[in-house]
Order: sequence, then structure tokens, then C-alpha cells
Amino acid sequence: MGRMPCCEKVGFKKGPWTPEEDNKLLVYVEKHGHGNWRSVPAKAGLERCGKSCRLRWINYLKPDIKRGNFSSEEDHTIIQLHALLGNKWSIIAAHLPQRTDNEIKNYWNTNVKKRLIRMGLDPLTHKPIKRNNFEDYGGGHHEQSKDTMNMDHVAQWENARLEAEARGSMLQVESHSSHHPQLMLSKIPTQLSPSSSDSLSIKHNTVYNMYDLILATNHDLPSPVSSFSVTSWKLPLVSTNIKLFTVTGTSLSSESDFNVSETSFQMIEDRVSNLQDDDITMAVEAFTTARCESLQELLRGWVPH
DNA sequence: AAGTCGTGCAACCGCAAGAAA
DNA sequence: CTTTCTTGCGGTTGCACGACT
Repeated sequence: MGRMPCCEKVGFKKGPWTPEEDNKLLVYVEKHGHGNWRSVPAKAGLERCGKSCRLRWINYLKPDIKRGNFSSEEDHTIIQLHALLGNKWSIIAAHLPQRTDNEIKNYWNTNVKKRLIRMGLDPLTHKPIKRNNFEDYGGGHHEQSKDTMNMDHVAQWENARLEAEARGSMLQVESHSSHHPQLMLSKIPTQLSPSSSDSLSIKHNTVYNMYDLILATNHDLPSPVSSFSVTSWKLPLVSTNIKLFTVTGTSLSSESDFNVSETSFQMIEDRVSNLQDDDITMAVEAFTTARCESLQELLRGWVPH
């Protein structure tokens, strides 16, 4: 497996694209389509490497790209997906069809990341930053900072927004290849059973009432493939001492001090009960744990204290 | 007006995966 | 099976520009 060498060769122009170059590339792609980018510069009359042309097309010239400020919905989708997936910008971008992965990555690095830090959350894990670490990020003082004091307001606002979104949205996480199976994640509001809710704090109620999980697998496809659209994401937050539920063998069992509604739990169990493949079982376990934990931690940071 | 600093964003780089030869 | 080529991803860099002093 080699590397694309073209950009390392001398003679190719680098730096910002001019309108003339943009036009040449645009005209060429509109006429001939894209693909085989290596040959594009010569055919289009550009002194750029193919990689540069491809990038320019994907990130800037492609006609269906939405530019400008991110809406609050987009913002929130990015935060949620990042909590779930980590820096999987291309997958996140797949949920925001008119945004490029580069744009989302930039938005994260220049905007969301700093906001999370100000809120006392680790941008990598979405977990609350310990005081010492928080100071390392440039936040935190012996006395409560302005940002920290504002967190209650931020939390209330975010919490309301999350609840609203949780009622309607559906995330579809899929692998790059169209013939890979899909893992569907639905966010649905759930009700805790009355008998169990007493044992939960108000805070936990708020958090765990909001999200549940449905795993849907496509059983028409070869099972060994399906595990790797999950595990290859290198899921964040896999290691922790909190488990909402885990997959054991081919059935689910709860082993947490938190609660999940019986109805939704049954749904999950039904969905995964037919899984035979060990890899899928492990993948589902990792995925389930990571997703729930990251969402819990994310939300916990926003829940009013 | 000039200099400094911070921010946002386009673009580059290196690496890896998968397809093709 | 090995090598080469192409595409795609994520991290990082550096420039442009506006705000501030």
C-alpha cells in the first residue's frame, strides 16, 4: 500500500486557490465528472497535484455544500455524535449532509471544543474535567469562575434542548461502504417504571429518562462484516466503572445501579437476541457501553445542579 | 496609525485501507 | 501473493482578518 506521492514532487503549486483555478476545476469536473484525481490537474490545465484538486472539490467547490454559521441543531448534532463517536468527522459529516468533515472538524476545534472546556468538560471524553486538569485547560480557580457560575444557565438551556431533540431525532450510523450493514440508533424518550424511580436521584432521572437505545442489525448480511463497522470506530470511553447494560452471550442483562424502562429494555433485548456471532456481541457491548456512558457524562455536565 | 494577539478557516501532510494490476 | 495506485481520513499548520491596545 503506497502513499500518494504527487504532493511531494516539486513543481506543483501550493497554497490558496485562485478563482481562475477554481473555475478550471469546476468546469472540468462538471464536464468529465470526478475520479482518477491524479490525472485531473493535467487535463484541467492546473498546476496542482491531484490530491489538492480533490480536496478543493470536496471541501469547497462541490455544489451542495452549505457554508456559513452552524445552526443550533447542527451544533447539537455535532456534540452528540462526537460524544458518541469521538473524532470520526466523516461519520459525523454524514449526518449533516451539506457540511464537510473538514468544516465540522474546524468548527469543533475552534468553537465547540472551547465551549466544552469553559463548561468544565473534557473535549475528548465529554467528562467533567477534574479541578487540576481543568486548570491545565486554562479554566478553574479557587473561587468559582464566571463561566462556572454561568454553567447552571447553560445546563438548563442545553437540557431543554436535548429533551426536545430526543423526541424527534434519529441517528443513522453506517459504515462507509454501502453494502455494509447498518446500525441504527434511535433516541427516544422513555419513562422509568414507577417502582424503580424512587431509587434514582432527580439528576439521574433527568438523564436516563431521556435516552434509550435501539440496536438494529441487518441480518441479511454476513455477520462478521457487521461487527467492524462498530468496533473499528475505536470507541471512546469504553473503560469506566459504570455500565448501563451489557450484552452477555446473546441476551442483554442489566448490571447497573441505573434504570432503564422495561419496555425499551425489552426492545433492545429483542433486537440483539438473535445475534450469534461473538464479534457482534462484543461490538454491541462496547458500543452500547460507550454510547450510554458518553451520553450520560455529556448530559450530566449539563444537568442543573 | 502601527503593532500585537486571537480566531477562523483553507489547505497540507502523513497514514491507512481497499482496489487494481 | 505482492506491488502499485487511488481514495479517504484525521491531525496539524499557516495565513488572513478583525479586535484590541
